[in-house]
Amino acid sequence: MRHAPEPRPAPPPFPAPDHDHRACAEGALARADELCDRRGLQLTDNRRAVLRLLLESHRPLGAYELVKRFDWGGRRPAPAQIYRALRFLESLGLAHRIASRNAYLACYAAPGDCAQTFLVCERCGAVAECPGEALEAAARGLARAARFEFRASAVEICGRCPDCAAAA
Amino acid sequence: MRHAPEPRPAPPPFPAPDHDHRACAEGALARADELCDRRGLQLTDNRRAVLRLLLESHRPLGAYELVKRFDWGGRRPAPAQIYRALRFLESLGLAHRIASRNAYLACYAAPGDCAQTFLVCERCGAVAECPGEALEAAARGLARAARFEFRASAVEICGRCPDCAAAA
DNA sequence: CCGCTTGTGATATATTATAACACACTTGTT
DNA sequence: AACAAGTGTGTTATAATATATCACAAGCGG
Repeated sequence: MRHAPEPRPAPPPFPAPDHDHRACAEGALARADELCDRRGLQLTDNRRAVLRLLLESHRPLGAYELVKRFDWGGRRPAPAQIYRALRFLESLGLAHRIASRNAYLACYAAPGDCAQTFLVCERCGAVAECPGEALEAAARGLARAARFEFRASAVEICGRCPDCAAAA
Repeated sequence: MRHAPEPRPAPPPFPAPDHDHRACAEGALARADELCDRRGLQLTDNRRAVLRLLLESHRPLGAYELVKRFDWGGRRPAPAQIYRALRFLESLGLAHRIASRNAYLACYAAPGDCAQTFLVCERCGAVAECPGEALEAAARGLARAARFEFRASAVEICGRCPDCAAAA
């Protein structure tokens, strides 16, 4: 509360055309640093590099796509390296797996309070994370009704992003 | 212990311990036959066999698990065969892909009017399909608000099924 | 018979993900 | 200093999941 960077404005839909990925990524990286500090976890160089790649692409990337983009002074990390980083990031909510695409997306929301609801464009592959509190509440209700112990929910909405819908 | 009548009773939660997979599968197969007839599509031996395997297991199976279980007079079909059948079944809503598990589940609901909302037990792997109309409506609303053209939604709720929650 | 469509059987290959192990580094303890 | 314990890295190998492609067979309408 003492240090409120941005009161998180209207949740990120698809990024605007003039969106500055780089700047946006830096902000999210700073928040990630802070989160790890608070929890006594290490956002090591590798983990940070993977997170940065995800943040800057601003779209879901496959693990092997990350391998390709990873610049390691000429060499490339083995997949295992990337998967380890992804597991770490996911466990903190800094990245999400888009299961329907086997790909990973950085989280731009405040860590921990995102509801894992994604709009997945079937044409261009862009994915937006939405505030899904309403959906999550409904999911909890459904689970309760089935006497199912809720732990997490993931919603993937498939269709066309505004640009692609217009283009079609 | 009576058997549920035709008119689609309260939607299937997790199957009861005394549930008769075989009988339930036959009913669903009959509905699948009818659906294909109506649409002039062929529910061929291979497709039917895959659907039957899914129906009888009553839990999600991986494609290679299906390959293993497929009894083809001693031989085994190639994966491509299975994937083709799965694509066909999915396109008709007779089976669903559980993306978070890379596995496939038969649909027990009336074909076409299921909302792809799944309760996935992280302990035993059982998955129940729920009537997710409310969730789907919420998803549509969310999409509309983002000017996203809705086509389909898939909800996977992760947690513990009643049995496993009790066991823990 | 031909041309067309749909589905099959088969081989090969692509894509995604994990297992396992040796080592490096830190931290706390003896 | 010696040491164990915990965590993260770098590497090799392999598992698990999924698709591409091609030749062929059966049905169907001309």
